[in-house]
Amino acid sequence: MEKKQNVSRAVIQRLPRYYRHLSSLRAKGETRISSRKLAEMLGLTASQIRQDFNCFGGFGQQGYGYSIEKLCEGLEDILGLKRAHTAVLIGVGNLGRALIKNFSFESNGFKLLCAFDSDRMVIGSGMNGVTVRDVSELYAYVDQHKPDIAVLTVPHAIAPALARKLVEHGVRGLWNFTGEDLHLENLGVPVENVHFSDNLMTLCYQVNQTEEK
Amino acid sequence: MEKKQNVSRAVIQRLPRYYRHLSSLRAKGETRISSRKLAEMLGLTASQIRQDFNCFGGFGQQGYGYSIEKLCEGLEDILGLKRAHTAVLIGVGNLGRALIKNFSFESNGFKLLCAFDSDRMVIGSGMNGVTVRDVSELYAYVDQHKPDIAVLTVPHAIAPALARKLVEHGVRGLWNFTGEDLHLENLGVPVENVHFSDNLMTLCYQVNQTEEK
DNA sequence: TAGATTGTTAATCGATTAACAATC
DNA sequence: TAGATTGTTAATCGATTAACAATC
Repeated sequence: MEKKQNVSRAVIQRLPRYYRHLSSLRAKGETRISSRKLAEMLGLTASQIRQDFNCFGGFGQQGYGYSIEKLCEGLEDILGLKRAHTAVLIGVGNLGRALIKNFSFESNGFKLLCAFDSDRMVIGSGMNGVTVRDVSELYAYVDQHKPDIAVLTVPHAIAPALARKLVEHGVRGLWNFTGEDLHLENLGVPVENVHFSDNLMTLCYQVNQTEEK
Repeated sequence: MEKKQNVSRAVIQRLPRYYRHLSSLRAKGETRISSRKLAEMLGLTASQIRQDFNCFGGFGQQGYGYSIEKLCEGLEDILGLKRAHTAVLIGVGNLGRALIKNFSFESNGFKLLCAFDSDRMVIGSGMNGVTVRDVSELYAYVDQHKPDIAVLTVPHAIAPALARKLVEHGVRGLWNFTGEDLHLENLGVPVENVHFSDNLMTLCYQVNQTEEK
């Protein structure tokens, strides 16, 4: 199925959005769609969509369009959503809790094995089938269960050291909510840094721009 | 101070990161930095940094570099971080609470006026100086206090209708955590959509890629 | 002055869009 | 077959990088 070797980050970042919209069409019972229609839905050009899909081989059929089912399965395969990767979460504050309770790791390719915290009040508790363990057991647990990724929802000050140690213990990806800029790409470990701050500042800029018009 | 009219989104999205790093240098008492040094810190090219800064006029001095103080103030001005914009937050679940308790709106250009929810258990409570009001008072409050932006931490199903109504009532920007894709740019209202899902899927893809090597 | 480093123009690179032949 | 729509190549556009004169 995979065709091109080096798919650009620009393309990759559009894939989840395609998948989201196509899944919802699938759920509605739709079976086919043209690049033109999809482009309208997403505010992109049909050309771009065809280029993007063709990075991964032919999903479409000339004169007909794309099979939504095929496309969804293709995207699931490309993104690796059905490979049952595993995750642990570190830091059960409000944000950690929000993710555990409200976020579906399952539908994004991961099983959340358990969470870790240092606060006696939350250790031992469980929510949504996820147990909170003592952070002192973290590395032993990682050694034994080899989770693919770690979700960091700890205070930003401890993030760099924690990240480094997790990678030493074999973690292969980080989803970083700490606000700290983590870069371990040189170690071959992808990191997605979620920067609420950056995001809000960008909004702030845009709001100011509308003001000046 | 502002020079170019149309600064590209690519540039804008780098500004918060510059600001973050420069602020921390400022806090450490550093006074000057060259584009080369900053580029090393951030993993960018010196050329790009000079191009970016020059979108907004000359912050630097030939043969010397950039004054960190000047640069920070310049970025604060460009991003509009010191204009005391106002915000309301709607949906005091775990995520809403996480933002209220742990996120510094102040240092990102906004004052969080208050929050809204429909749950009797949280209405009337306060945290971090932010009171939770009954969502039935929302539009009256917005009419009266004219917050610049609204933070949406409600279930995704109610997001589109809520967004539309908020805009009708004069809200000028949305920070959207609902997972729903909101696009009100045609109404001149900027939206920052935070898609946890997209982010995690992108990570999933990258982790898979490392696997295949 | 000599060395350093910016501001800015030109060159390169990559991503998006347009066009159209292939084909269902 | 005729109409539609893909897959793919070529053209355009925009963003990044390189180069270097200006100047502190």
